[in-house]
Amino acid sequence: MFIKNLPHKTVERLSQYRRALLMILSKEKTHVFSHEIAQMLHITPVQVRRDLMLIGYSGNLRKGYDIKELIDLIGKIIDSERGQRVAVVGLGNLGKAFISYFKGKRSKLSMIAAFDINPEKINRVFDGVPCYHINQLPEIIKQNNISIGIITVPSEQAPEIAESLVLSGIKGILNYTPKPLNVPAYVYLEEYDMITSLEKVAFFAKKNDERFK
Amino acid sequence: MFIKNLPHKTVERLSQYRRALLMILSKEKTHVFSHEIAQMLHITPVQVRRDLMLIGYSGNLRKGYDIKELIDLIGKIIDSERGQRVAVVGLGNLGKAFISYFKGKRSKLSMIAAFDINPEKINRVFDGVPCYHINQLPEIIKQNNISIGIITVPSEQAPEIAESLVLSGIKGILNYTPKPLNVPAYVYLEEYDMITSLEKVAFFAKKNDERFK
DNA sequence: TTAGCATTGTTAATAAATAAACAGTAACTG
DNA sequence: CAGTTACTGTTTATTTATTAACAATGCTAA
Ligand SMILES: NC(=O)c1ccc[n+]([C@@H]2O[C@H](COP(=O)([O-])OP(=O)(O)OC[C@H]3O[C@@H](n4cnc5c(N)ncnc54)[C@H](O)[C@@H]3O)[C@@H](O)[C@H]2O)c1
Ligand SMILES: NC(=O)c1ccc[n+]([C@@H]2O[C@H](COP(=O)([O-])OP(=O)(O)OC[C@H]3O[C@@H](n4cnc5c(N)ncnc54)[C@H](O)[C@@H]3O)[C@@H](O)[C@H]2O)c1
Repeated sequence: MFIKNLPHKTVERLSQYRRALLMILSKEKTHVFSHEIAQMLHITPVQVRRDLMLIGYSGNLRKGYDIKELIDLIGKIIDSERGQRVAVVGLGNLGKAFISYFKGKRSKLSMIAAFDINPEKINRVFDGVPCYHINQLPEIIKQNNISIGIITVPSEQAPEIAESLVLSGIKGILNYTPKPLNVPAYVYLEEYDMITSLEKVAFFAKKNDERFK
Repeated sequence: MFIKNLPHKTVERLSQYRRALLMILSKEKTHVFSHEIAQMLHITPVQVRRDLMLIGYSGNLRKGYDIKELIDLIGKIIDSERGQRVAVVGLGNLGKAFISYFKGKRSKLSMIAAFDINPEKINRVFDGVPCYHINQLPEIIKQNNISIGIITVPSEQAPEIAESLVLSGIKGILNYTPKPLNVPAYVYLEEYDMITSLEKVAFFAKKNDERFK
């Protein structure tokens, strides 16, 4: 299914809705109201209904939204029909945290490979994911048609890893190192930094504190 | 220093500017242009100048911005003068990744304590941070005037940890578990999920692919 | 059977974020 | 020393995101 120009933020929230819905999915509870979803994500019910409107989903006036149906619909919209394959580069704390957290969670995204340079990690399987030597990256990426790369190597290494991923035909990169990367426009790049999150919390906690005291 | 109603996004970018600036800070290079900062963060130079205008910083017309001065000013604005203390709850993959990444990076935020339930971790020091039994949380938090908590325990445990943090007087929480939390309005809550980031990359990579092919 | 209620879906209004436009200025150039 | 260049700083316009407003629906219960 394809919907023209879904807002950036809506895409993000759809992912969050699905995560929350999967969490409350059970035999007993089959439906959910917009205000229930809203409460879980700390947003307004209107926002939820608006997003669902954008993807053309209609709920039941008295019962709310069918959880299972909605999960499926979100999948049809944000997942790729044929599935996408993912690799993690750098099997340290963060790479491992990602893999074990991700395990078994999404059927349309498959974690195919990890890469590292440490001999103790290479040719072993971590949480179902085989780890290869970094030199094999281009080969494995191409062979398995991997289209997304996650970078969790020491930051000095990040630019060369990114370049190698791009040359191997990757379509999207999720960069966890603080090193700024440059990739061509056809590669989607997303970055995240824990310290920025922490500093945001610190700033607004401080501000709140002044406001509420 | 206090600036009224700094936009949310600007606060986030100020943290990113500082990170980028710290990275390029050196004896040789003392100044930087808005377009250089912009390039590192994949935003426009106008955006950078606008943010700097909001915090009242003026650069040099020909040389650009004084890196050191700007780093200091950002600190004056987003850091708390007296500093803020931070604790990590759950010393697993993610908690460790956070602590070792954070180590030595920010002078105004001090990582004071970790908490866990695993006897092998308790009463040991990880990367300079002592780990205590979870039962000691209220005591340690209060004694050390810790105002920010990072939650990296298994998700089922998250709500009780959050409650305990709030009761101990915490002012801000950074939640890495996928469990929705409820905290009073005076506690600032920030959440992050790697899978949402990955799904965003997957979605836009797919979209890009259609657009560029 | 009809008034009241809780909910959805949609449009309209508002607010926030980004980008464009451009004036000002100091250094350099011929 | 007039013109050109490459920036900054600020205002204005545009785009994007959120919130408010409210009509429509169908169940409940008086
Ligand atoms: N963005 C964030 O929020 C965040 C948080 C924590 C860490 N980090 C950063 O993420 C990166 C990883 O952090 P970590 O705690 O997992 O570190 P880590 O040291 O535990 O893991 C790094 C891994 O990369 C491997 N490696 C080194 N060079 C390599 C190469 N050339 N090719 C492939 N693998 C290589 C190492 O063997 C190791 O297994 C670091 O750059 C760190 O600064 C970012
Ligand atoms: N948001 C994200 O992007 C993301 C990514 C990875 C993992 N996660 C989540 O973060 C959490 C931690 O992930 P991880 O990979 O570090 O897991 P982990 O199992 O490596 O670490 C969890 C730690 O918490 C400790 N613990 C368990 N119960 C506790 C309690 N009651 N009090 C204190 N400590 C307790 C365990 O002993 C362990 O050390 C999990 O909930 C996981 O689902 C989130």
